[in-house]
Amino acid sequence: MPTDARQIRSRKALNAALLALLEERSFDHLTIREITARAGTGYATFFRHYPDKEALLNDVATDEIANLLAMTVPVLYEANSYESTMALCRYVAGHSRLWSALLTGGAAAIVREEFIRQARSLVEDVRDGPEWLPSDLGVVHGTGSTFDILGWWLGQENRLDAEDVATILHRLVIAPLIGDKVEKRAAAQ
Amino acid sequence: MPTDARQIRSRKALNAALLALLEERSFDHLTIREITARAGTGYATFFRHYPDKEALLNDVATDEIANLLAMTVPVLYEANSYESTMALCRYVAGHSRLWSALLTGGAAAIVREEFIRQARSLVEDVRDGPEWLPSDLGVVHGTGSTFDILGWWLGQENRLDAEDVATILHRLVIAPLIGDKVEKRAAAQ
Amino acid sequence: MPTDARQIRSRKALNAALLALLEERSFDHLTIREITARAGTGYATFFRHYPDKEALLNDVATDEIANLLAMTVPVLYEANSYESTMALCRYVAGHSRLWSALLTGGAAAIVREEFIRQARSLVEDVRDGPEWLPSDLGVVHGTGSTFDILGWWLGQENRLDAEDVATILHRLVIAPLIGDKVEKRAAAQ
Amino acid sequence: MPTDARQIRSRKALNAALLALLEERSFDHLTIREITARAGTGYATFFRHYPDKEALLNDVATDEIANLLAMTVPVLYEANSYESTMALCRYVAGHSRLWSALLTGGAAAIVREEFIRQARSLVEDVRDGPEWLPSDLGVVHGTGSTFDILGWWLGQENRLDAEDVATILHRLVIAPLIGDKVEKRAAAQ
DNA sequence: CTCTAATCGAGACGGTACGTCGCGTCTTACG
DNA sequence: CGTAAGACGCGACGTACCGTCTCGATTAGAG
Repeated sequence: MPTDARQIRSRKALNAALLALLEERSFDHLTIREITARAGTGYATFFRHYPDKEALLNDVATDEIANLLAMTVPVLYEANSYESTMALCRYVAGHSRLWSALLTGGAAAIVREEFIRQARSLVEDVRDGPEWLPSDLGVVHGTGSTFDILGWWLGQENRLDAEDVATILHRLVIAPLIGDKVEKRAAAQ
Repeated sequence: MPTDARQIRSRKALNAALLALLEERSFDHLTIREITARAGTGYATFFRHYPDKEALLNDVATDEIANLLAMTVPVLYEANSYESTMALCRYVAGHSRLWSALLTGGAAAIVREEFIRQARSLVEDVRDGPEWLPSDLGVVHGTGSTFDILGWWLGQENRLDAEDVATILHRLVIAPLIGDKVEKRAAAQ
Repeated sequence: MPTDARQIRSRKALNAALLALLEERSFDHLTIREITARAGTGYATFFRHYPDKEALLNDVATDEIANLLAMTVPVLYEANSYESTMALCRYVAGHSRLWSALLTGGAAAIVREEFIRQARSLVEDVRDGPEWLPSDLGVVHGTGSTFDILGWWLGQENRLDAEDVATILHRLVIAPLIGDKVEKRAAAQ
Repeated sequence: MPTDARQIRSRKALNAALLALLEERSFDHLTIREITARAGTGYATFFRHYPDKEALLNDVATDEIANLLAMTVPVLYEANSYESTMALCRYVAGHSRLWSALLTGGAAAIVREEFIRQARSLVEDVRDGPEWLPSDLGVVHGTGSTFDILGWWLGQENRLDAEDVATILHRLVIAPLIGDKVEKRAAAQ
């Protein structure tokens, strides 16, 4: 972690510039020159902080992905899965600015892969679900679908409420994976 | 459609070369020079057939995607959705060489997007599912998840039988979308 | 020499096309495709007649250059050099269409070099002028300057009469080379 | 004018490489890749300095041409034209390395045209020679012939002395243009 | 006048050079 | 004396032409 104030300023500027540009164009088609121009830093300065474009994306996304995963994975084990799903959706809604960029921006596909990759290494060998469902596939499907549904949600003009999305997510993804029926009672409250 | 024997030969060579290289490396990191070298054609010849790399990928994938979608979408409407799911899995197993490249190769993300894009424009305004589920999200989730599960399947060392995959696919994706319970009876036969 | 009517037609068309295009653009910047398009022949047909662009230019120019040289070289030996100069100018005036293309068109530099090359090999070791003037330089200067003056003449909007040009040519080039004073008497007639 | 040491180094390397290659091959048949390879610079660097091959040639030649012209044109007006001609020849002999490349190398034709072009725009409307000689033709012939004779001189194995060439140049070109007889007296000294 | 072989148009192909763009490194001039 | 500015080597891009080649379609001239 850098302590020099200038370094911190540069990193923040680069991160913000990347997120801003991802709302306009696909990640692959961004150039480092564009990012540095937007960030207001020198071109070479970029390389003093990151070896390449992907590294910057990682720096922006990896922590956030870990945070989100920390809320997603337990959903599959929690006693009350619907409540957990709700918490997940509320968290995303609370950070919608950043997650809009990551879930619907030009880097969605890359972030999605990283999301699943982290999930896989997190759950490794831990879970034992129903016998008809290979555990690895459960993780891939669960995290992938969750990512997609959240991405769809944030990509809409008129966004649904977090509650509605939680319901959908639970019915389409969570419940089929764990056979939970709790949602209806929770929703009935 | 070209009729000249030379054009047909070149196109086939380029298509095959792309599929071969996709088994080794990510689509973005392929160069056109590599593709033409592998195909045994001249570099400039590539551009006589396709404006860019993406166009070649489309030429390879679009028709196959349409075929697969023609089997996927009806699954959601068929009386016996489990049988339809089985048919889908058997079709993929029957063309596993090509679909391995498209589903698990370096272009999976792009093919996935095209798969969903085609599905969306196919189903446009047609379907009316349960009221709690926006129809567009149903399509995105259904096709996306199907794509992922098939991709996971073909990416495994020891592949499951088509029947097992159909069961999983039906339980995780199809049934939750349409509330069908038919699978169990069918599987019981 | 081809006898087939089709071959003759093609060659003529190509020759004419080259001359026409040379009035518009430099020889180097002409493409064979342009020439064949202008000639109304197929692209490959060009190569059935000439191995490359230069060969076509040679076919157009070489004979004409030889003709002109046959009138130029003797000028330096003739008893009455001014009369010979006049004859030369009249000949050029009589074929001004072709010579305009060759002397002022986009191939002038190449034709000039060929003109001097032919002259050099024609006069080889023959001439013995004044001792202060190396014979080879005499040829180079004589033919080169003649070419330039004729080129300047045909490139003018309002062309001088052949007589005036002959006078200039004789005073500037011929007389200094051979010390002839005959012109004045001839002009006085 | 660039001040950055790297830019200056690159430009010098490119200029030298061009002159070196011109001693071996014709300008048209040089490729930019060859020039940069010889210069030891990257291919793209060429275009950071010059838009094309011609621009590099100009950069090499234009100043030198201007210098030489500054000595050539006055020859026609100076009181003692023979002395001026001598000075011209001595100047060329003093820079024979460079002028050999420009006058006899593969770019001679192009340099020649530029030489005449500059002379024409320099003398524009100034000179009034004898009435039988159009002033523009006088310039074209004078500069063109001077160029040729100097080129012939530097192209010889055993070069004549500058004095001899000055004599030839004066007798063949200068004197006929201006009617000067001074040379003989000067040479007689 | 007919048949057969040469010539033609069309244009795809393998090459090679072009001029452009972006990367990641490394030097330089300036503050 | 440190840092931004940016020149550089590299390598892929997409374009343009070259000269070769394979097609049928046509057409000239020998029989």
